Amino acid sequence: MKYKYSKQREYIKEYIMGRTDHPTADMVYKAVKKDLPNISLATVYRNLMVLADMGELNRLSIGDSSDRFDPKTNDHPHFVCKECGSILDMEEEKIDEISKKFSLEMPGEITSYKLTFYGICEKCKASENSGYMENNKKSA
Amino acid sequence: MKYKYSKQREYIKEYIMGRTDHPTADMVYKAVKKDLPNISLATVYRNLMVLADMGELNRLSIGDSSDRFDPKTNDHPHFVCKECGSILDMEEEKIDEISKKFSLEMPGEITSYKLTFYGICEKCKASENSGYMENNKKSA
DNA sequence: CTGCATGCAAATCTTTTGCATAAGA
DNA sequence: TCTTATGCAAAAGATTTGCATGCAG
Repeated sequence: MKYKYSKQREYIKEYIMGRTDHPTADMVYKAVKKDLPNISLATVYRNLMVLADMGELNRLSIGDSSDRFDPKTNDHPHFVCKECGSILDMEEEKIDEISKKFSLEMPGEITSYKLTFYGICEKCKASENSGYMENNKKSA
Repeated sequence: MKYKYSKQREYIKEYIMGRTDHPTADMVYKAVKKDLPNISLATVYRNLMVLADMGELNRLSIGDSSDRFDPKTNDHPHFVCKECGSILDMEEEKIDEISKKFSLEMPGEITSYKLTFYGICEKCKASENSGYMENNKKSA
């Protein structure tokens, strides 16, 4: 729990903090590499874990291959576009609000949650007809 | 989309259908291997994908290392015990009910969701004092 | 027969680790 | 000086894939 300063972590943190697109470790690596050409992917992973441990960011898996990193450290729902792959933050929902909304029997004491919606974002829906393509994935 | 019958798939399907514990591919493999000693893990993965494609099961990632397979094909919330690792199904919630409960702005058209609660199940909470241990993971 | 399915091994991918060296306190 | 951090390469774990052969239609 006793971490000492490192330039690498500084850059990694700063990069993540400036994003809302939930980058993967590799995306962070590629980005930070521009400023610190010698940084290694292992260092990125290690620091991402340290930062998560320090409560500076959250790690999340949305179902696809790699984990994502989010500077928003509170639990909140996400929206994943099946078309362009973008991951959007949604308005925050405190866990007890969710518990209330879901009048489900909770099979235990809840400490956190993950809520992800899948669909087609406005941008993609709009561009579906115009043949425009915004992000990654194939537009079928 | 044209699948022909296979004994392997038959057994895999039957195994999954009889479970509520969301087994991993490897768990399915080990279980089915008792009846079909020559089956390979690759075949299990392939058939799990086929079955998912046929709508016979759902694949889900709860955050930890391996994906899980669920015979319940409709969207429904899950509860994951951080203590024993067990994954429990929760009462079903139709997507539009969720949308209503969350008076969030949906950044697009929603087609499905994943909702997972993390906490400590009743069993573990009860046994925490008695030193009893139910499932896998370490009890800290 | 003809083509999908299987078993096996090798290949991928993502994430973690071991280790010698560098850097922070 | 003592300890944590880094870079590199190797290891690990999960899932996928190539290929020759087997089985269903």
